[in-house]
Amino acid sequence: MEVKDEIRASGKRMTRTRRAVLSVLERSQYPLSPTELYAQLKKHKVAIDLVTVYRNLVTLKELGLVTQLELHQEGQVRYEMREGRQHHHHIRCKSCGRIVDLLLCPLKKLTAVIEKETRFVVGDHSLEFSGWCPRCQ
Amino acid sequence: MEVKDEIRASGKRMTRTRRAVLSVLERSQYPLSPTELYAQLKKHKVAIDLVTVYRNLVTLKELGLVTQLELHQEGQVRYEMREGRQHHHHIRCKSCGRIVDLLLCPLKKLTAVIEKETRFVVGDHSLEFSGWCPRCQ
DNA sequence: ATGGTAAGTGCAATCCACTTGCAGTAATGG
DNA sequence: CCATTACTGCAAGTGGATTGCACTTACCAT
Repeated sequence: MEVKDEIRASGKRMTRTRRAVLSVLERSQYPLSPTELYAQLKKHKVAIDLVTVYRNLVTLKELGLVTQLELHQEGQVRYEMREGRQHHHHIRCKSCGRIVDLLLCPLKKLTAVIEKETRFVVGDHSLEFSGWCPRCQ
Repeated sequence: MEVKDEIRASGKRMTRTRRAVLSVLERSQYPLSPTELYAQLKKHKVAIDLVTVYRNLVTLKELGLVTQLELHQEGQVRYEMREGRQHHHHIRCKSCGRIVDLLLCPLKKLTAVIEKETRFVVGDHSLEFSGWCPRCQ
């Protein structure tokens, strides 16, 4: 199903600003904060309010079209397209802020261990690394 | 070395409020947010300003006496005593907010893999789980 | 194609965690 | 006991994110 249809199917509408937000997220090589996304939109001369960026991100997240993530000690939230991409984590450079995808997630097995140990039912997890990228070492 | 001496050794002072902050942290069974810590202090009739709580936490963190952590999607920071406790992670109940320690950290080996894959030098990591605790299932 | 309706938008105001500036207070070493 | 300077409280400020409300617009039924 196409993105537009997925949005319609939930009673939401495909608006000018929604399209622009999606377009910037699709082009981005790394997860964007609302502010960064807003800056990109401005750069592309899209007339939009920061509030609208926030609200669209909430909606797209609810629809499962984008993923929200919180990097380690950044104090802000980021979003990336979900598309066909599988579950993954990130590492962020403490010096230049560069963010790189990690393709592995070692936590499948661990979840079972935790459920046994704590008797919790495990829902989500957050695993983020920080360090120094090749250029900043 | 005792806590007081560690503080003195770095040119800091052991004040009435600092002692109170440490005392509440020592008694707590789970990591506290600055606001929760402040509430505890008020409950024990300690005269202190929230700002002072924040500043003491920064200092104690710099001295390595407390550890700062960010749980998944909480939008606030928490602190716990470091004492003799070894590196660990947490799981938080999405329903009642209960926080429980996890005793394992599976990431020693993973760090080597990531460093090879990304050429980053890995510094810190953050690994937090959320789910539903036994009472809330 | 068009009009009704409910989703979406922009603007201003607000919230909340956290930080900073500054003048007054108090812990320590000499 | 005094001088130094860390520390504290109060007030104001930041920055990310949310909310209220009136206006706009997508889109479905007709």
